[in-house]
Amino acid sequence: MNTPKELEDFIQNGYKTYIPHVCIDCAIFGYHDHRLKILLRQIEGLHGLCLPGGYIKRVETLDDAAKRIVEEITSITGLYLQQYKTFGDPDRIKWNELDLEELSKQAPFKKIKSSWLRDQTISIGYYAITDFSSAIPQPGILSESCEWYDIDKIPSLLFDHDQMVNEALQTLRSQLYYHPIVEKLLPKKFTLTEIHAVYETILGKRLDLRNFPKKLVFMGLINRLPEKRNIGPHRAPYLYTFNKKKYSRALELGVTLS
Amino acid sequence: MNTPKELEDFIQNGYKTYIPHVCIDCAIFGYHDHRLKILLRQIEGLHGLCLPGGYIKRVETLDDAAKRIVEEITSITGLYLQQYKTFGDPDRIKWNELDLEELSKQAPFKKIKSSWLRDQTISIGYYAITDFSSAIPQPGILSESCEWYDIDKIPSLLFDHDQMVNEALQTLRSQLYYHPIVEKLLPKKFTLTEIHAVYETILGKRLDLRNFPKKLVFMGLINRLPEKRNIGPHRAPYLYTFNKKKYSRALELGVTLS
DNA sequence: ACAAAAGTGTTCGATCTACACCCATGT
DNA sequence: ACATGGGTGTAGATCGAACACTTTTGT
Repeated sequence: MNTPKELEDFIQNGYKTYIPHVCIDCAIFGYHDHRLKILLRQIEGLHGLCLPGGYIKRVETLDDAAKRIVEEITSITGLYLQQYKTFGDPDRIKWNELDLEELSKQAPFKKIKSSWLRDQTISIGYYAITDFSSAIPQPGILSESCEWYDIDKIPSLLFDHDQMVNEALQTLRSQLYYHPIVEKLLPKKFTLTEIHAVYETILGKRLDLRNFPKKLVFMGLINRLPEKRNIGPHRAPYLYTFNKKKYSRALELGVTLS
Repeated sequence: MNTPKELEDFIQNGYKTYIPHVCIDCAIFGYHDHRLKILLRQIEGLHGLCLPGGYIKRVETLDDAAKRIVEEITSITGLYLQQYKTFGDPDRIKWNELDLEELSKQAPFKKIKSSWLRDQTISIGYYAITDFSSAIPQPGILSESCEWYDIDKIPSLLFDHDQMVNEALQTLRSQLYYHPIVEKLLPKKFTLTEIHAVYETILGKRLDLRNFPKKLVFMGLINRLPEKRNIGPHRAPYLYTFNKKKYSRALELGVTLS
């Protein structure tokens, strides 16, 4: 897809493979060692950053499409992707006509002004989170660059992607205890200190060190193993694993009156 | 939109006004006097029922589109409509080719087989609830009929609309205490008995008569008035009103650890 | 006085929050 | 022995669930 020829074909004939007017944009958060980041890309010829996204093939489900799009961009497989909201305000995408003028001077983009890509597009928002130290982004379709940015240093984004990031983060936070979201962020066996840091970092606030493991173990989300890990000159911490089967409480939200 | 000429024009040129490939389908629940219903329509020429829906104008927001679509079909204004999920599996719409054959024999539908309407469509799900005794449905675009059906007597629906109804109902139930959803179902001043019935009916289970008002009043969602209502030969009940401003707790879901 | 519907209070257990000290290990 | 990071328990407040009788009113 990255040769000029393929690009040109995508611009002219992509609508045969992909559904026009609808795309998926993914807020991919990255965690590692107390840091929360997000994956942003720069599109060729546009000045500014936005979320990675792409079109849906006519033969795939939305979830599969989101997965494929993320894979194409980050080469990360097996993410737990969640649809969170669809965005469609008519003014959500404002093309910078100067950029467009510039862009259409380059060979593969010559016909972009009349392309199916130019028509109004509704975007389905997905989010996911992964370990950014093991996920090395590779620029994909139309991307000039694709990199991790600190969550508290995000520049103002193109289109309505600021709003998308906010709503995605809000959803991520609210689902942290009900979906197996953090599973990909830690090794199979991890310590309380490690998972504690994950939760604090994602939620952006401090969590009581003593109540935290109580809650997680009580909910049955993690299990303590008999083993300990050997780490240098200090007390050896216990190891824990996720208890995937216990995450099915997700749907019992909200309604709690007897 | 209901004259044959307008219909024909919609089939052939609708894509100029509306965004193709994306539609909105609305699960409109109706409550009245202990009964929960849902609005279903029959599309001309198709055998089976489905949710009312429509296309999005190129100049309107998704929320506005949902509102307009509902208004066109039910002539009810001012509904509290909520987006809950987007559906887009490639096989979600299976046209019955026999139906289509039949349909295209009628004058306004002659060109339907090659119309923009035939292409794959992704559907954004919205839900709302209203008082079905005051909402008299009027068949709109392409609708043959549009009527209220008891929630526990819904026939199997066309496309993936069974799934849509389930997920909409689930969302409605989970948001009942956080969004001003029930406001349209009761008069401005209502009694505890009335609102109690609303909650029991929508949730589909019994709620303790004594804990129920405690919770609502404690959350500040309703306020008791000094007046009572005079109803025949029994004790006069107090009247209550909604406290709209207190419904902003919606976003604090899920995350409760200190 | 009675029939019909409205209204109210308490107790128990579970959960949430806040808080400070001892433990294990390697040097 | 000490420095470093790991681990734990308890008490008070709050919340949710269960439960039955008294009040009001018109006839």
